[in-house]
Amino acid sequence: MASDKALSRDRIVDTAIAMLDAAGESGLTFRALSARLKTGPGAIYWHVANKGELLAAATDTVVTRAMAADPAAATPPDEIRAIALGVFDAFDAHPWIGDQLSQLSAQPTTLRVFESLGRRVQSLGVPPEDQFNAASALLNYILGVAAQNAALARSVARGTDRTEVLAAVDALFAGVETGDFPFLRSVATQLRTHDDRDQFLAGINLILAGIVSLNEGTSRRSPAVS
Amino acid sequence: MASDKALSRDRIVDTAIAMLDAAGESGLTFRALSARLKTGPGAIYWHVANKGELLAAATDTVVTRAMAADPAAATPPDEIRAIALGVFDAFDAHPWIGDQLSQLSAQPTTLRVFESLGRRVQSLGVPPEDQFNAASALLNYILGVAAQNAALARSVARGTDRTEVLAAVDALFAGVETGDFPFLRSVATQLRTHDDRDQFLAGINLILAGIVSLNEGTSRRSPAVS
DNA sequence: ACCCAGTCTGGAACGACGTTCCAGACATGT
DNA sequence: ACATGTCTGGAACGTCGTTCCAGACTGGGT
Repeated sequence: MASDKALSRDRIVDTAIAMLDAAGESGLTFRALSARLKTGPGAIYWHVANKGELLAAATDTVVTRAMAADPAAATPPDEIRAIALGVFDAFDAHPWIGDQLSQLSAQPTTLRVFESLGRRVQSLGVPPEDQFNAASALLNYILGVAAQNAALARSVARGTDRTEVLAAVDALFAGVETGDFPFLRSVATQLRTHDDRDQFLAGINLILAGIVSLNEGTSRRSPAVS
Repeated sequence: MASDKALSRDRIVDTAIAMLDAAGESGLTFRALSARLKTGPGAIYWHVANKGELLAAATDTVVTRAMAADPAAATPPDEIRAIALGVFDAFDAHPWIGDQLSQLSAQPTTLRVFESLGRRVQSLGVPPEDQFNAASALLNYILGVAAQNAALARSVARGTDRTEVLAAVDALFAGVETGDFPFLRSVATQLRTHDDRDQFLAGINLILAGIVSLNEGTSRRSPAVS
């Protein structure tokens, strides 16, 4: 059978990804992983230093695959949108990487996304001294959405007891209606009907518009002021 | 002495905050908390349902205090900047809330920040159908920075063994210089010398510029198209 | 043929955690 | 005096990440 193959780091990471997809971060246990690989915890620890490294390897694998499909769109803004949506869709398929990416900053995985965004920011004609801030804003926004979606997915997936989730949503809307949340009440319909992916893209477009807007503003006055 | 006072939920939450500030999320243990309050775990569980609720209560307390100082600045953009910086500074003082806020979405705490941002977005003259997306973009960006800073603070605070952190930073820069990261290399000096707070504010300004830019664009053509 | 060093396995055990249980202390109303 | 509900805190349970170690397998040197 397939599990007769030798134990290897790749095989461990792959089954870890499968378990994470199936049951979230709390579903990945060295004991459960051992059972599924028909071995003991000690054997796994010979290939992997600890759980953190295992999660990092799983995240890296998934994100690398997601960014491998490089669409190479027409314009730099389109490319940035494509990168952002690629990462977003990876979050959607594997909600657990949202936690990982926002917990291990300055990791190779995050670094690659940052690099990829930064190159397009350069192509956008942003002055060098603003490139770092622009790329960071994009990355931080993407990671923020990632973590938020991960949290949502976790509370929904926990739902063998779905009533718990429904109760939380009811409490949320009750709080919105009883407390003084005029803004939230005014956008309640959008809160209920909005599409996460569209909203994510709208945020990206907002930041992109801000980048070109500030860029035009400075270049109109002077190419490199202050 | 002070600890002779009766055990109450407030006293539990306050000492929990103190322990979280001192040693991060992993420093808060029901056993350590019991020892510090000179009681047993069972006594704490009579006042608090579980650790999640305790963390939520601690986060809510800290964020509420941070937003209580409402500067009521002159213009809506200034107010948004003030709110964002207030939350950012709260993160800086209590890095552990970064994890909390991004893990418990749709919580009253997050909801209050969202409401507060949304009102200023309304004052900005954003058309109703775009208000939700604009406020969400701001919130997601803020939460993204929060989680990122929390991760950084965690890896630094872990540092009884500071060499570990330095080794990680070295490995990071080594990776930047050996791998093909042309963009990262070009902004390396900013990476080393940038101020987190300034960069955070720059991102907020980028989103604000995008909001007004897109707003002008649509209103120039037609007040409410599509 | 033998052996030995290195690679790799997996079961047992450790310590710490969140959480539950429960016997009893304390105050209060009758 | 007694019964009741509030509140305490120590003991214990189950699970987790992790460590330890005795032994199986493999390949190269004699």
